[in-house]
Amino acid sequence: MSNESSANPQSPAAMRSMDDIVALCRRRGFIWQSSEIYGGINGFWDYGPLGVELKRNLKEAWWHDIVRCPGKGPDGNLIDMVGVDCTIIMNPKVWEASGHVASFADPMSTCSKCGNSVRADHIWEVLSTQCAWLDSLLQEFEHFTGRIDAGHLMRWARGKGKHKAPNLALVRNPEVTLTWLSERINDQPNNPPDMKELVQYIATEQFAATGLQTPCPLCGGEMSEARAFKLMFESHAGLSQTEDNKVYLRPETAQGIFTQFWNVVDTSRVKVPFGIAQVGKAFRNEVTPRHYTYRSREFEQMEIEFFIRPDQAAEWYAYWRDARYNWWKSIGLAGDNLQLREHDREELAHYAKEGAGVCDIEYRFPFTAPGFGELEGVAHRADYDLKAHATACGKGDKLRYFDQERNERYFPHVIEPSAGADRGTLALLCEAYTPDSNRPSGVYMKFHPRLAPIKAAIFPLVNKDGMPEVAEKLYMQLRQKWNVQIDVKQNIGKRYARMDEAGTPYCFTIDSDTLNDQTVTVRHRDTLQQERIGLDKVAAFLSEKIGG
RNA sequence: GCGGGUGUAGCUCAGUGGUAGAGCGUCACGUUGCCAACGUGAAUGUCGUGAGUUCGAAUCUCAUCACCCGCUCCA
Repeated sequence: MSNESSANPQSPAAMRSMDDIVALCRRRGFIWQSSEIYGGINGFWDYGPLGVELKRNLKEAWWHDIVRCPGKGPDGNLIDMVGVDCTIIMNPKVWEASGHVASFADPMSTCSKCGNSVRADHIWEVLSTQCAWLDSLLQEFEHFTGRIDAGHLMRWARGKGKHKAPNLALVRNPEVTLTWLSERINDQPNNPPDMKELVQYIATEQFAATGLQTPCPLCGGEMSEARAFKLMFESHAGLSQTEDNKVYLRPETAQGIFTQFWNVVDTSRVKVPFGIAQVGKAFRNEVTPRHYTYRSREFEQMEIEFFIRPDQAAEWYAYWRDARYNWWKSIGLAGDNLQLREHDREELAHYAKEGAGVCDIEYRFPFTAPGFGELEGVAHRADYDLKAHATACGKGDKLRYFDQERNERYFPHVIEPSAGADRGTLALLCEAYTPDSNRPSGVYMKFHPRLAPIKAAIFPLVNKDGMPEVAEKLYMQLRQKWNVQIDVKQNIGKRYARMDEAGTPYCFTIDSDTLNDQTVTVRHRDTLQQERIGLDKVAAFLSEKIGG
C-alpha cells in the first residue's frame, strides 16, 4: 500500500490511505499482527488495548440494539429476540447437513505450466466461455463442416497458437499430438470426437503415459488432477488423531443457532416471528487472506436468525434489510461510504435462489475504493437449514414448528442478517480516520461517542497545586460507568494530541479556576472548542452525550 | 496457488563489504498556566528469519516468512 499513498499524495484516496490507517492502528494499539515477534502468521490479527475496547463497544451496541431493545417489526409488534452462545466445535454431522463439508472442499485444478488454478467443476465452462486461445482456434473452423482437418490445426498451431496458447501440446509438438488424434479418428470412424474430446486431444502430448489431458484456459498447459482445498479448519476431539474423531472449527456461527432452534422454542416461550442472536468466532481457511483484517482466517460474526412464517418472508426481509442498514448508519458509518446492494438472482447462494432476496450492506474501504466491501449480508435462507438438520438427524417432519394460533405445522423460514465484527471494526477505524493539518497530531479519530474506546480523559492542567487530587477524584467517579483515562504527565497539548489519535470525544481539564469556582473545561475533539461546566455536572454531561 | 514489490529502533528513514545511526515518539527528573513547548538524562535493534560466499555481511547469493499490489478464491 505504500505505492498507493506515495503514487498520488494529492488524491482523496491518499488522504485516507490504508497505510496511514494501519500505521495509526499499530502505533496507538488498535490492531497488531498475531504472534508478531515470530514474524506473524498470515490471516490472523490481534486487538490491542484500544482495539479491544472499540470492538467490544461495537459488539455491545449490536447486542443492546438487537437482543435487549430490538424495536417493533413490520407487524407493529415488539420484536422477540433471544441470544445463545454455542461452541466453535460441533458434531461433524452438522457440517455435513449444512452442506459445508461438500461445498467447502471445492476440488481445484492447477496448470502445471503457468500455475493458474481453476475450480475443477468450472473448467469446461471457463474453457467454453472465457478462453481466448480456444476462441481463436474455433474461428479457424468458422466454416466447420464436421470434418477434422489436420492441416488447419497445424497451421493454427504454427501461427496464432504460438502466441495465444504457448503451452498447448498441439503448439509445442503438433506432429505427435495430431498422430494421437488421427489414430483416434481412424480407429472409430463412425464415432468422431466431440468438441470436448477434441480439445483434450490437442492438449495431450504423451497420450500413452498420461491419458487425455485438460488444457489450461490461459496458456494451454496441462491441468493437474483436481485436488480438494480444505476451507474448514480441522482438528481432532480426543487423543488419537483418526478420521473417526475428526472435527471442524465452525466456518459460521449460524449452524449453532439452527441446531438449538428446538431447545429455544421449548424453553423460551418465543413464538414465530422471533429471532435468535449470537456473537462468536468463526474460522475459514481462506485461500488468500488480504486487506488487513478484512479477510482473516479467524474472525468474529454477529448473526441473527430470524424465524418467520413462510408467507411473510418478503416483508421481514425488507424490514431487516432496512433496519440493519440504518443501524450501521446510526453508529457512524453514514454518508457515501455506506451502501445497500441487492444481489442479482445469478449470484445467489444455493439456499436462496427462490427466496425473497439477498443483499449486502457494504462499506467503501480505502482498499476497495472506488468499490465497496461487504460488512453484513442479509439473506432469506428459506427453510433450508432447519429442514436439512431435521432430515439429517432422522426426525424429519416431526421437528416442524407448531403454530398454535393458526393450528398448523411448518418449518419456519429464516431471514439471516449476518455481520462481521472485525469488518465492522475496520470500517469504524477507516471512517473515523480524519487528517487535520491544523492540529498537532495531524490526524484524529472521529469515532461516534458510543463506539469510542475511551469516552473521556481527565487532565490536571499542571501536576501541582491540588489539581491532581481533584482530577483523581473525578476519575474515580467517572470510571464506574465509562472507560475514562487520567493523565497527569507532560504538557496539556501533548495529552490532547494523544487523545485525538485515540478518538476520545471529550477531555475534562482541571485548572486553577476549578479550585475556586468548581468548574472544569470540556474540550471537544471534533471542534477543538472548549466550554466550562460545573465539576458536579460532568457525569450528567457524559450521560447526555454518550448514554449509560 | 501464480506474478510483481517491500522488509534496519514504536514511527519516518540514512547506512552498498570493515565499530548499527538520526529525527520524532516513549520513559525518568526538573519545569509547566489550554493544544505534540523547554532543559537534562535514560531505555529500546534476532538489520524479518535461516543458510551460503567472505578474514569480515544490514550490504552479495539462495531459500523461507510476513506485508502491499495485480490475478485467483470469497460456500
